[in-house]
Amino acid sequence: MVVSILKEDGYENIATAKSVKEALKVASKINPELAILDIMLPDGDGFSLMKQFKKTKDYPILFLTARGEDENKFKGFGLGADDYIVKPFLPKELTLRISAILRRSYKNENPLVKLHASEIDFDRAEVIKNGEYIGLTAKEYNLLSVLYLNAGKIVTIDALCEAVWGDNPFGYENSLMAHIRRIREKIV
Amino acid sequence: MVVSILKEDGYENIATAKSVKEALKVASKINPELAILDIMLPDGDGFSLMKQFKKTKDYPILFLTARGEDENKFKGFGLGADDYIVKPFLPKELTLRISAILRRSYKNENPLVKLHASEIDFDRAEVIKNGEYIGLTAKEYNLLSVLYLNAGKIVTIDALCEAVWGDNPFGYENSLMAHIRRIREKIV
DNA sequence: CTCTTCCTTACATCTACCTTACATTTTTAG
DNA sequence: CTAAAAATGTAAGGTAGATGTAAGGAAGAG
Repeated sequence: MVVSILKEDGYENIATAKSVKEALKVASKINPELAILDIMLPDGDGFSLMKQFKKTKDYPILFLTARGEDENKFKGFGLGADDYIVKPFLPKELTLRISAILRRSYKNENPLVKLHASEIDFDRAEVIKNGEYIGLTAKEYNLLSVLYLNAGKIVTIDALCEAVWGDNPFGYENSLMAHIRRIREKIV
Repeated sequence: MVVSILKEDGYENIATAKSVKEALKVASKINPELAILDIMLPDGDGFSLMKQFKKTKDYPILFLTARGEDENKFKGFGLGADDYIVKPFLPKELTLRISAILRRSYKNENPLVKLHASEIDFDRAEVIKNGEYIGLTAKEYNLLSVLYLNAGKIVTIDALCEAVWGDNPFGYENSLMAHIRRIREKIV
């Protein structure tokens, strides 16, 4: 049931297991990014399974629990679970929680913006060209950010001046061009 | 009974004892990381046993107690126990408490942060350079922590002042630079 | 052709970052 | 409690690199 919900939501690498033993075997093979565990299992319980999991790699874990079963335990102990969901639940609820967990757990990626000749790392204010790291200055960074946020749209000179110099953004048109020149030097 | 719960939860080095005398003998041999003690023992009580234990090494201790027995004692006195659990209890409850205690007591992963010329030990607020241990002052430690947590990202002066001086973080820009200077002196 | 817009170049200026030296406050030791 | 030591804060410059300016060129429209 859970599997079909996940498939419909677009997840593709799904593995299942019917027991603690099987789960450990499967997990060691596929290096999962997220585990969904039932608390009640034929040969053990989800908690101890979680602990075994966390020994090898710290991926997020979502628990399924029947109403009343151990709900209060969850609230009391932090215990390392990332979330739990009480059966019965709506498909949407499951997928929402999963995407929330994944977002929380793997948000530490820093999406490099790929250009023709280079990439931009906004977090570090660097452009990477031919493996070389070139720092951006403050104004350059501001400018590029504004341009990136408006990618594909028309951005007037006035709007750029406004964005970079804020109050009293007049008379900087030449400056702006100078900065754009320098940015271009770095990114192409 | 307790042993089987623990085994199922993945704990492997378990030793048991049926009396104070035996417990002391066993403990001296295996150098335990955690002790689970009954309060009532044939040749003494758990409290004095705990005291003996703590003489040699300070490992955490979990007490088993029958309902009503000494519950109030526990609440009144801190007395060094890390937790207690009232019989009868669910297997899950025991394992949850144990993992909580262990997490609390042995969260000592202390990864030295390696820099070019030195390493930083945040737990001890020390930097290690050429085998020499150089202490960090409070402010230096705060600053370095914030910088480390944001490693690779841009951290503005304002953000740093905010982090170090909290409320009213204004006018410390010079101070900040002085601290940074001193940190650099220590770590490069 | 002239005008306009976009762009480049070369250079002038300025400011953010950094250092130094010292003042003040807090902590420690006697 | 007092004195010494350590930590923290302040102020006054120096400087490289960031930013701003101005003069002008190329290309397209009219």
